Amino acid sequence: MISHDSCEQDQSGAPRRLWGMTFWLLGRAARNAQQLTQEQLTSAGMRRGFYGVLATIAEFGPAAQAEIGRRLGIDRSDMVAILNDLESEGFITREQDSTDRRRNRVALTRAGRGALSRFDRAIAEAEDKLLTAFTLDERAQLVGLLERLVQPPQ
Amino acid sequence: MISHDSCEQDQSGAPRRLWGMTFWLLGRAARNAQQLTQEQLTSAGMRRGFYGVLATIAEFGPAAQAEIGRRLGIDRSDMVAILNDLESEGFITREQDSTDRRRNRVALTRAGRGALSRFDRAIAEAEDKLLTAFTLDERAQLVGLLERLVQPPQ
DNA sequence: AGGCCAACGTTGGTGCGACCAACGATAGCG
DNA sequence: CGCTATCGTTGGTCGCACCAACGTTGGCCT
Repeated sequence: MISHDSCEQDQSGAPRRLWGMTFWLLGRAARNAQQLTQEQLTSAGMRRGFYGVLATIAEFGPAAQAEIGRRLGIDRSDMVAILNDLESEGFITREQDSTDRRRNRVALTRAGRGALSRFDRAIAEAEDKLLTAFTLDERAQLVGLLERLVQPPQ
Repeated sequence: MISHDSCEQDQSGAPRRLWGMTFWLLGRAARNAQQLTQEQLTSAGMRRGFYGVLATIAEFGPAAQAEIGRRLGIDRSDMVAILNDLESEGFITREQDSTDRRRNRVALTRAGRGALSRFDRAIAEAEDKLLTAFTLDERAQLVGLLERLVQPPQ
C-alpha cells in the first residue's frame, strides 16, 4: 500500500474536462505505470536508464556513449552517470576506442547480459500487473497507438 | 525547432526490445506530448498545474486547497506554490472558509475564467498537432484505453 | 468540560529526470 | 596549418513528485 498521505492518486474526481485530454491522460498513465513498475524494478536491482542502455548495447553491439544516448533520447551528460553506475555494478566496460580516441567503446559484460534478462523478466511481470484489465487485443492496440504517437511516420 | 544539441529525440534507432513495452512507450509519449504542448501553453501564459486547478474549480466550484489537490493527485505542499502563482496572476482568490477556519476557500476570478478558456484553445491546438496522424476513431480508442489505464478497476 | 486525534495550510527538503553551458581532448577537412 | 565538429566529463538549473514537520483548527469521545 502506498497512500502515506498527500497525493492518494484517487483522481477519479478530476474534472471531466481533463478526462479526454490526451496529454493529461498520458502524463497520469506514465506516472502510474512508472510508480507501479518501479517497485518491481528496484527490487530487481535496476535503476535509472539501466534497461534501455543494456538493451541498446545488446542489440547493436558495443558503441560510443553518445551513440547510445542518441538512440535512447538521453543526454550525453546523463549517460555518464548511468554508465558510471552500470560500470560499478560490473554490467558494462568502458575502454578507449582504438580508431577514435575521443570515443569510449562501451561493451556488455557477462554479468550485464545476465542482468538484462533478469530485468526482462521483472518488466514483463510489472507490465502484466499494469495491464491486467486488458485483453491481448487491447494491449496490442495500445502499443500500436503509442508507437505511432512516439514515432510519427517520419 | 528544438534540437539544440544533446537529446535530439530521434529515438527511431532505439532497440526493438523497447518498442512494444508499455511503460517505455508511455514514458516517451508523455515526454513528447508534454514537450509539444508546453511550447504552446507557456506562450499562452500557462504554467505548472494551472490548467488542472482552474478546471477543477470551474467544474466543482470553490473548494479547499486540499480537496483540489485530492482531485488532481497533487500534493498539498505543491498546491500552495501553484495557488500562489495563480493568485499573483489574479486568476483565483483565497479567503478563509467561514465554516471551517482551517480551510481556504479558493475561488475563480473573472480573469481566471478568461485564462481557462484561453488555455482550452491552446490545448486543443496542441492536441491537434500531437494527433495529426490519427483518425477520430483512433483518437477515441487511445483516450479510452488510457482512461482505463489511469483509472483501474472501479 | 477536557483530551485526543485528524485535517488544514505552510515551510523546507529530497530525489529524479530532462536540459544546457562549458571545458579539454581529439578527429576531419579546407 | 587553422577551423570546425564531436567526444566524454563536470557542474548547474528547472520542474515535478514526494515526504516530514509545524502551528492552527474541528470533530469526537468519555
